[in-house]
Amino acid sequence: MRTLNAATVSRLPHYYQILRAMEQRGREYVSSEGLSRLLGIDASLVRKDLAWVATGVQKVGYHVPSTVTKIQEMLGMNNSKEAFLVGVGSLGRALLGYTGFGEYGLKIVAAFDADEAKVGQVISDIEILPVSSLPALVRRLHIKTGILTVPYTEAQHTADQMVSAGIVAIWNFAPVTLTVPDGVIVRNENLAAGFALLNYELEKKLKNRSGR
Amino acid sequence: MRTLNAATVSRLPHYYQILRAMEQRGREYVSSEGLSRLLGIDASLVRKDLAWVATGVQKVGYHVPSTVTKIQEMLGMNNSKEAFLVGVGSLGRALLGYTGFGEYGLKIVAAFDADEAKVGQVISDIEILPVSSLPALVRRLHIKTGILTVPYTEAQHTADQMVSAGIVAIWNFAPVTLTVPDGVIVRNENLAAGFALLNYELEKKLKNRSGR
DNA sequence: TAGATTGTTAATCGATTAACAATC
DNA sequence: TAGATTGTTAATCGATTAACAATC
Repeated sequence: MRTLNAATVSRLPHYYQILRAMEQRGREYVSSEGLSRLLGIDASLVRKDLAWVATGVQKVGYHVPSTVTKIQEMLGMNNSKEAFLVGVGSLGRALLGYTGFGEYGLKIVAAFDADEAKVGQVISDIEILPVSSLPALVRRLHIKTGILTVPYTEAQHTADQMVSAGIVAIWNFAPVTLTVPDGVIVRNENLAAGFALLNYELEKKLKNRSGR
Repeated sequence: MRTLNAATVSRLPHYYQILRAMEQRGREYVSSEGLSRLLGIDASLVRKDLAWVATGVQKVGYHVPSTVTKIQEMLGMNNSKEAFLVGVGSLGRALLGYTGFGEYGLKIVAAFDADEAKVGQVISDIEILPVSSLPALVRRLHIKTGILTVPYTEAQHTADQMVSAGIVAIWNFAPVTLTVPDGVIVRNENLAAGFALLNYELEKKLKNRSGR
């Protein structure tokens, strides 16, 4: 099976967003050059990326509505994915409250926490359950995707529990490299690292200005 | 000035987290090989990364506490950065509630929204102010960093306002490529893209299993 | 000393950019 | 037709990995 690379996949939601906006405005076609300008990447790269999901029309460009549909299929945005979230700290709570995932096919159906005091609370219409009930529910509901937002000290341990219950895709927000069996997919997200990067650039800039 | 690359900077918070945990357990030294295993990256790369922030000791490894301190300095984690957040939708609200940024030197001091109904509300001890008051406050408090969590249709417009008021670093959560003057730093964060990537891998895996 | 580990150079790999023939 | 735009190959760039001399 041809497999597109991670860089391309991570740009697809971006294409999607732009093409969707165009579609709504009734635009029918767009050239790689046009997308290039909006995305800030080379037109060659746009053509290479879109070659995976669409066939362009010479002299005209890419057909907006069908490209949108194809990206949706490609990313599995249609068949909604039910997921469990584990760890209702400030970040977990934040993600529970975020409504933007729905469009990408992500539906958080339950949240879990080890803290007795949190169990029973309801956040954004989702009741918090004890982690002890996680394995049974994963099996019963055939959940495949888990969002991991526990403190990093608990991350590996919690991931082990998720995996042994049958979860095969983990969206990991703890700043830890998880060790998982072959075949289990892990995607690491690190908000703090994102900020660190911005801040580093800023400090560099300010230093340059003041010094010499 | 020597400048370390973005890939290295984005790994530094990860090193930091691990080294901090070691420091707390009283560990004095760690080898590149040891870090390599924990991070899941090559030991060569660890040595190259750490060459920017520390000097290793032959036969012994890297001194944990001093490396921690050096990373903190490098990322500007000490001198706390005050920032404004603009756009109190579900994501903005989520970030306001997240307490994990403090350690990385990020302090959100005020939040803004265009929606009259939201103005005056208090979220996580931060009062929501009208966007119209943003420019004056940026100037008065000398704010340099802005977190942009408005709908993507408003993103460019809002960014323009921020920049003209004096903000020079934008942490952009809207899935849009912002056009900003030279010298303004933009860091794009796209949570949906992160999920899309995980989901793509999962779909691929499930398809492989069932198909053929 | 012998062995372990760093720091760095060279080789490899993968992704982006440039160039251009094909063609509608 | 002439011009614009795709799809693709080749060139470039940057980051990771491998190898190894230096050395504590």
